[in-house]
Amino acid sequence: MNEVTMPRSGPVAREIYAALRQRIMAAQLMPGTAISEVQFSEQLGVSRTPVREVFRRLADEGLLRIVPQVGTFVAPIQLRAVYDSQFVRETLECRTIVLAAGNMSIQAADDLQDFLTLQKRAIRDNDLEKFFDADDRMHTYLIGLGGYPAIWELIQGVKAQLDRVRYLSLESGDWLNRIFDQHEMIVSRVIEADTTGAEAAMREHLQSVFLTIEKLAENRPELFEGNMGTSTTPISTS
Amino acid sequence: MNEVTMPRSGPVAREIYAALRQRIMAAQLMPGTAISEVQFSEQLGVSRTPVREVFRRLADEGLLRIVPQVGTFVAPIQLRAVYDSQFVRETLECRTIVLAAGNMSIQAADDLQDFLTLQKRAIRDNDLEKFFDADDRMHTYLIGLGGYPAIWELIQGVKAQLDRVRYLSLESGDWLNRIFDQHEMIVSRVIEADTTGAEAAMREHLQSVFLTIEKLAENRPELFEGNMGTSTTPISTS
DNA sequence: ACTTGATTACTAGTATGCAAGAGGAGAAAC
DNA sequence: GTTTCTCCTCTTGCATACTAGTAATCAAGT
Repeated sequence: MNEVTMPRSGPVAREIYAALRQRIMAAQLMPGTAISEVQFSEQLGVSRTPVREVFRRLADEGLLRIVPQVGTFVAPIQLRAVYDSQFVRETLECRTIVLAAGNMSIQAADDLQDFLTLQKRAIRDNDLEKFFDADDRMHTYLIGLGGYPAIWELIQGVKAQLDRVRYLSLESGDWLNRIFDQHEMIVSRVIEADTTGAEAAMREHLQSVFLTIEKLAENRPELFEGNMGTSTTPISTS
Repeated sequence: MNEVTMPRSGPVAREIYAALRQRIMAAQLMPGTAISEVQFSEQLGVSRTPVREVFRRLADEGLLRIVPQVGTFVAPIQLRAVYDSQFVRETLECRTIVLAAGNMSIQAADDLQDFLTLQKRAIRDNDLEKFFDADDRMHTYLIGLGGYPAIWELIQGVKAQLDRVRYLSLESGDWLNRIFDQHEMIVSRVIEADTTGAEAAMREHLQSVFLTIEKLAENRPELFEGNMGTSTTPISTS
């Protein structure tokens, strides 16, 4: 899932990148965990070079923090960066959803319904991965409808921060149902070509992550880095 | 001038990155130019490693195109990517300007006036670099006023495509004056806390690059890559 | 017991060597 | 003259060796 734009390098770096990124986002590697180039190289049976390349890229995305001569660490969750990411995503997706609502077709309406069906099944099977995947696919599709499909790549980069929060908060079935209802609302309004309604629904949907963030910040404060002040770390920019 | 967020790597890579990026954006290295890691290494007196790292990063930004076992080339201007970049920038800056207009203070108003003064001087001196610099600084400041200063880093990455067009089109004094007028309009409306007016002014301002693009596409078609279809290259993502 | 200092074991940054593949130049065959 | 095949050069991808700097540990001195 979360098939982000792959680096153009060799297939070795590609795999490492996808795998490590997933492990970080799914919080198998907790924020603050120290990793190292040699450790990872040996573990994967490759040399430092491709690993190093992947580290650099993930550091650019804000998922790793490289401290020269000291080590590389899974970035702590910075509230500031998370809120920045949410802002970017909301701004871009609310704009594209307006365009999408003005670009509807029978085919598109059917496709959107299919995405909803997939999500409902994922919830029924209690398959978080599958739900996230279907979620992503639907957002991708909606952005494509807006006429700027490449925007998704940028959002993917920014979204990593948000996804990590979602994974860590272990969203429950109830929560997934709420998200699904929001998706249903968005889709219905987009299909009706209700631009302002669709935008409002998308905004509410994307802002619902705030609750998740607050809950997580309360229950697992050790995962966060305090300063909400001037953000010294980039917000991602895949 | 366009001090983009620096990579966290060693100072060697930092310098190379800044220098090469500037040379590409200022079109000293024309789109399509073939460069190579060894050529650049020897020219700069360093090894391939840091050069290679910089190449990767610039490829991620969409300014270079790396073809394995063949070579690395300054990316041609892709209309699709340019329009995508413009869309992202317009969407984000139009949203932040609304927030900025709601966050005004006496100090901020004075600062904005200072930026305008700087720009007027740059035009008087016919100093394109200085004007671009003051332009950037003002946009940065406005985004900061909106409360999400880190957004600028993302825009910086996206903006590279647009800046390259601006450099290549050799904007004249007349053109600079038009941009200045737009800036004046934006500032006055922001100071008046006229949110919708400021947003409209910003939108018009950021859309004026379309004229520049069309002119360049007409006069220098060899710099472009035809396909407006599915964009196979990322839109930048600093 | 505590502080201070040197040593040691790590880290990432850089340099370099090797492998694999793409592409052009030139010679040979027709 | 044209085509085709071979070889040679150049490219990036990957592996490895070396440098420099950090930090923790442990011993010595107080």
